[in-house]
Amino acid sequence: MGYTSQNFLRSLQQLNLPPEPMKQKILVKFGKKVREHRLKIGLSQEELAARAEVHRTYIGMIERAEKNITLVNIERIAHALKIKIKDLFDE
Amino acid sequence: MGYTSQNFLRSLQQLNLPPEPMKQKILVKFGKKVREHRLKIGLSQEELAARAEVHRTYIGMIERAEKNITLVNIERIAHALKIKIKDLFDE
DNA sequence: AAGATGCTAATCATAGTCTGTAGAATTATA
DNA sequence: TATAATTCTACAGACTATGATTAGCATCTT
Repeated sequence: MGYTSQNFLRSLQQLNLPPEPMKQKILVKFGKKVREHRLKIGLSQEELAARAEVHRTYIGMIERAEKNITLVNIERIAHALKIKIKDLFDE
Repeated sequence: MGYTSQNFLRSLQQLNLPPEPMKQKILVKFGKKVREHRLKIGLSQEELAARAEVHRTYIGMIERAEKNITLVNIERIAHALKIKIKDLFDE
């Protein structure tokens, strides 16, 4: 097969930066807080998602710090966890 | 998923209603907090924007609750104001 | 098996950037 | 006092980047 365009395309694809996961510290800290509170009250990601009225996979993304969550969703999650927004930013 | 306010807002948008600015309570409260702290230390919107490394018009949009700010920018603004994120969510 | 979570990929809505204008509010100068 | 100059803020429009939704499948654990 040699130097096929298929291999070339594969090389290109590897260069193609995968949608770089956001791992900014603040997002990591926030994600841990969400998980911590979620587990404390014994909810699955899916249950929390339902309460917060967001999608199941979204909670996972937030906990893994893959998304830069917006304020409206921060509030929804805090509400679903029955805590104050402040509680998600305690040291 | 039910009839969430987010979906409701989206439905409105599909009706081609005016690009009505977001005025959710949490955003209004947050915007007031930012302005309050900014004025307390005598900064203009433009000065705060420079410190926070966001665009000059963006601070105004946040204070007027026209944008649903993300966590990374919440942190930048808090840092620029020399306060904790928590301080922006005190009652 | 069943439930929970991680992960990918596609799509759509919007967060965030940037330019420019207008008017209000301050400050400076005549 | 007036009025000119400067600073600050609101706002519009257009654009780019990415947040948010969704379905589907893999992996892991119990």
